[in-house]
Amino acid sequence: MAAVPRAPFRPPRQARSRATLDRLLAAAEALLAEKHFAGATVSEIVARAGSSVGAFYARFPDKEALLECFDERFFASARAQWDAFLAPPRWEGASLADVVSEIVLLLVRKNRANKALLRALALYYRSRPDPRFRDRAARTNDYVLAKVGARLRARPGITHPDPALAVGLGLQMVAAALREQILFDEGYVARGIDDDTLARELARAWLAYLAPGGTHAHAPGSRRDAHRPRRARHGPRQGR
Amino acid sequence: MAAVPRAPFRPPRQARSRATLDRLLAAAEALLAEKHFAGATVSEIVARAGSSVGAFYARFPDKEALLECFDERFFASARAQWDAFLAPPRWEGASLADVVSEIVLLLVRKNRANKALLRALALYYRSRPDPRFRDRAARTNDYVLAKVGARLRARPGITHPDPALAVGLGLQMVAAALREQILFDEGYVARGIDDDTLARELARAWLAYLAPGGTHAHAPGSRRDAHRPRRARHGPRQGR
DNA sequence: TGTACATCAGTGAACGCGCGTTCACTGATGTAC
DNA sequence: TGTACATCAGTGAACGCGCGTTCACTGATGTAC
Repeated sequence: MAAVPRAPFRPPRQARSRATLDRLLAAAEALLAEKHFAGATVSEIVARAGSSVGAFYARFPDKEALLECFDERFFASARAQWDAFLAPPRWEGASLADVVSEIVLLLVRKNRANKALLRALALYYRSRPDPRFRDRAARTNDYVLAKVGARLRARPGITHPDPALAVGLGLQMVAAALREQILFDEGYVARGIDDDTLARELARAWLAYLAPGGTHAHAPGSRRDAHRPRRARHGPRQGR
Repeated sequence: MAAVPRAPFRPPRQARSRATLDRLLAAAEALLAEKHFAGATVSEIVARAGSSVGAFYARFPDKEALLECFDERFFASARAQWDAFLAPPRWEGASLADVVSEIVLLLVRKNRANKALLRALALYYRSRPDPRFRDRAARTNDYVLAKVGARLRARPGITHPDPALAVGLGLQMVAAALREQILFDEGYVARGIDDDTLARELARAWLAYLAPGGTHAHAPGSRRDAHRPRRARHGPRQGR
């Protein structure tokens, strides 16, 4: 109650205001799918939530705190999901190719599932000149790299002379490409490509970068079905 | 004088107003390096240019036309530069690895040299919900892919089962990664990497994706110095 | 060369709009005794 | 169970600020004869 560095919002104390907060967040996220953060006005958010501007400012100190709230929630959930995903029992006997494939697949799914929010966050943070925001934008990436990098480098088979660089830059290439593809609907021939093909090809490229010779004869296809799609809602709402 | 679809700005007719226009554009570009398009106000632009708002609106119909003017100029210059770069005599005896390397190097240099402008354009176009702007953002990319793709596929050595996909998606990975790296100063381990290493590694990854086995024993190192750096101003002004 | 006029170029105060934010007020929920 | 009071929650008109844009005006440059 006292050590909180900067309360992103005053937490609700009654069920009623909690419901209002949920409606506000849902309305804001829906609006962010249609326009960027600056374009989604407070009046429009509260109107869509069936609330009022006063209720909004009773919860948040200002408009920016809304994005911060989203960011906190998303980062916490993403971290938990990656921790669960990377738990050791899942990876016994998995080859380098398996690990790469599944990481890329999860990246694609997370970007697809949280497209609107991630796009809004990326645009907002990147439009701020303050480097504090730049770090904020890369926070999830950094976390994933720290966790994923260790697991990847633990596998044998990386023939690139600088494994850490190949892991990090490979992740950057993969993540950057699928962000442009999924979040911003840009992309070269990839415009209109489906998510599974995208994931497969990005994994193939990353793997080839890590091990140009091709050392993926490890546990041949044994784990092709290891990832029960736990929250598989990667829709094909592509294109146009 | 009559068939112009939508004049981005009224062209100057005296030397004096041409100089004013130049100062306006220079001031705007300098400001775009510090803040995004919406943050660079007309008042601030004209103040920095030593001009006035009236002079601005005598030249441009509205503020957006300023960005359009930049876009037109940049796209035309980029197209010319790529056409010159891809002229056939340059490429006699060049291996697949040579072509990939030089393309990536040019991409890195162009992004570095036009960092402020490209970032502002990317942010602006990506923040518009209208797909017209999305296409606008990908315009240069599409052009490069059309030109570069043909030249790459003309080389022997691509062992990927779908060469067009490998060329296109590879270009997307490379371009997306270096955009995040250079334009937005993001990136994983790559934060702090120098441009030459970045170019070399991105080229290595793309090449490995095109030809996983490694068929770059073609013209062994013969063209390592083929690219006289014609406008080599890729500075090491890297991360903060 | 000179004069009259048209057009180009530039100025900056003023306008209007839209936005985030405030605030005086009403109603709902919890709590103490 | 009832009553008094404090706090939570919500309302929406009004405010103020900053921005893009306009406009009445002055000065500079070109042109016709």
